[in-house]
Amino acid sequence: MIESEPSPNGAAEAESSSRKRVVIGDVAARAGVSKSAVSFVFNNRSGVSASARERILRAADELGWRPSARARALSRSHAQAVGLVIRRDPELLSTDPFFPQFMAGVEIGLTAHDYSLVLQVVADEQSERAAYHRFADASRVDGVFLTDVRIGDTRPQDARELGLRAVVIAPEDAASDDGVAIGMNDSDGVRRAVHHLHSLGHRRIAHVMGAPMYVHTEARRRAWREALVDLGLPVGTVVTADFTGASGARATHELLDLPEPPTAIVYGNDLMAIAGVSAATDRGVRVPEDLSVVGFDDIPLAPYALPPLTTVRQNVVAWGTAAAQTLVALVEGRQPPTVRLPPVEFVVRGSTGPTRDRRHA
Amino acid sequence: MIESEPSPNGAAEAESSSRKRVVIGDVAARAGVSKSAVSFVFNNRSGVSASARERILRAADELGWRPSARARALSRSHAQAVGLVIRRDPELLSTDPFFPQFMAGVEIGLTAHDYSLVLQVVADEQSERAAYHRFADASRVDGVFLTDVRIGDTRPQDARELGLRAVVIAPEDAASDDGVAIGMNDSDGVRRAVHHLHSLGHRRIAHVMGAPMYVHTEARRRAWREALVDLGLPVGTVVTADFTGASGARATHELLDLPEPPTAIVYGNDLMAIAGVSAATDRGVRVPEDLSVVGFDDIPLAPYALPPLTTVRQNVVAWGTAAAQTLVALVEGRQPPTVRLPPVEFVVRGSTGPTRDRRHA
DNA sequence: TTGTACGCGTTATCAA
DNA sequence: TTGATAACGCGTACAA
Repeated sequence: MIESEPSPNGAAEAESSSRKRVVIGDVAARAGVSKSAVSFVFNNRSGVSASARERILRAADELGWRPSARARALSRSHAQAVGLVIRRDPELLSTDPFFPQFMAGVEIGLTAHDYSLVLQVVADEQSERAAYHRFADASRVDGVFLTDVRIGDTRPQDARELGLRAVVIAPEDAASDDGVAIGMNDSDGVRRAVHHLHSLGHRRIAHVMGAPMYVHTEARRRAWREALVDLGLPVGTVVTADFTGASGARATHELLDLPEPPTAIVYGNDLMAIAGVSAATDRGVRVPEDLSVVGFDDIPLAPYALPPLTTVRQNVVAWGTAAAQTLVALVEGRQPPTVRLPPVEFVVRGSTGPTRDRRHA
Repeated sequence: MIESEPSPNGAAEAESSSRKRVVIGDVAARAGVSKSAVSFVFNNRSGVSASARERILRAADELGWRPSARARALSRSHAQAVGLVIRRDPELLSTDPFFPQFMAGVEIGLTAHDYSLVLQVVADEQSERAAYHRFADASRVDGVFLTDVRIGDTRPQDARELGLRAVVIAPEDAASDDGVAIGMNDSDGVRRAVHHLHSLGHRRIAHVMGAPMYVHTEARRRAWREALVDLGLPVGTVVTADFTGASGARATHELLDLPEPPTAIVYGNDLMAIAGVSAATDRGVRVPEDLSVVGFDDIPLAPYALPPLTTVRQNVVAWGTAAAQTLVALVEGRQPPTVRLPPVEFVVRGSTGPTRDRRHA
């Protein structure tokens, strides 16, 4: 199990015997050219004849050589890697569909350019700052994605000072000019939710918001409020929660305890919405007969909730890809492509229905 | 928003003006010693006097210098990074609590040793192989975690051939000696689920298994079967599904269509279990009155399902940490520490109850 | 197209 | 033992 002979040059090839690492010189020699020629070919630069290029590619292929990311990173002063720091509660991390989807999308954008994604999961703000510093000081990455943007977040400036390129993933209307941003469009989804509830006859529509420090939490709250105002409905009650199931259940109880409880609730995410349904059911309030519920995210479980959850779906994978393309362009000093993100979808399922509120019937 | 002046040397320090990167030589000069002395101090090696060490540390601190991971990686032939390749359907990726928790745990183990985690999310087997090759050929990482181990999986050998150290995360009983393994203990959870159901009077206990290519799927099925045999119960029906909600619902319908339907079902994960509850409810079968349901994973939503889901919980974060410590030790040629993983927990909630099966009452 | 300096720590070799 | 010097790792980039 353990190397018997941890050779000083790294035990990595203890097994594969004499075959030492193939380097650019080997390829050059085999193709009968200089190292530079090989380098040129592998960087798609001109200055190599077609026949030489052909021989070089064949030689590299036969030897199974690919440029070492390590050597390349050093000579180019460029890590060919970008970083993502995730700061989350353990609970939220494992329900939130955002990160897995976002990372899957990022991968698509990065792999095309042969960049790597370096990940760091941290629990608190202090570790988060340390993580960005490690990234920058050790030059492990060339740029970072900034997600879960908080109100008054200084990370865009911090990143700039650390010499890291950054792409901010935040709601469109919250995007400042601190850096290049990929705009999420949360407002649209919430607006559609409110309109949907309005069309079902609801007039007392409450909102359970997530952790208030995030700009997207605020964006969703604002969209909810504006939609109500636009429709001429009274602005309902908003309860602050924190995106966890427990907080969603608690907030729901608070709302149902009101003298005039809402007939519909728009939640900041699906987890709180489903916990809300559970809380309502516990006290004999039926969904959707007595209370309509809308979530946000469309987690894979949403169709299987009881009742199936009406919710807002965003194409987070597409954001990830767009963010990655933008960041790579930024790192390479190119003009970032103009990204066109797919529109938000609103998915109507069984947790919303016509109001039975007699007072307004 | 966009840099006005994309300088050729990478715009990274456009803002920070003249302050160019501090290098080891600067620290050495300031401390009045040679580069090697600085290097020795930062690698905890002897050969530097206490006073010199003191000056060096102060100089480095004042200059804010940390060794460049890039240069270090090149000279040590060592990336100081490990890789994780995730191959998953998009749907499963965003419900599965495994990866987020595992990564959070890995981070704990890696940060302590200043290693980075390089992530790659891929969709199919071909991209997966390519990903491992990229890791190895470009020497981006020193080792990899192998998760979602499949039956007949060749990745342990592949990794060895590529010169990558590997830690396999798989059920204990499936761990071969292909490499160092961190043992999951799925069987125990399933066994406890079956015993729990038995104690409630159930005699016809079915199983909905996940995608059959994974060793953990098979481990759970085997544990289910063995527990039944041990208890002297008839081996119930097993239906093959694939861990998705849709497959869980379909499998449940199949089971309830049987001439002698089960009174309890053990599912391979929570998503299928919750979808199963939904399917049962749709056809008028009440949970837990008519049917008891047990999941696996204890996702954060489990307590808020209707009824709250009885399920199996594993401390995946702990596995991640153990796997990371093991992999780092392996990469550095040390003896991996003996890991002691916390035991499986079985969480009883509302989806299981006494059987009403009159035939056996 | 090619030779060669360079990027930045690490380590083997020498000297004190 | 403490410390300095130089070679090295492996591509890249610039001068020739």
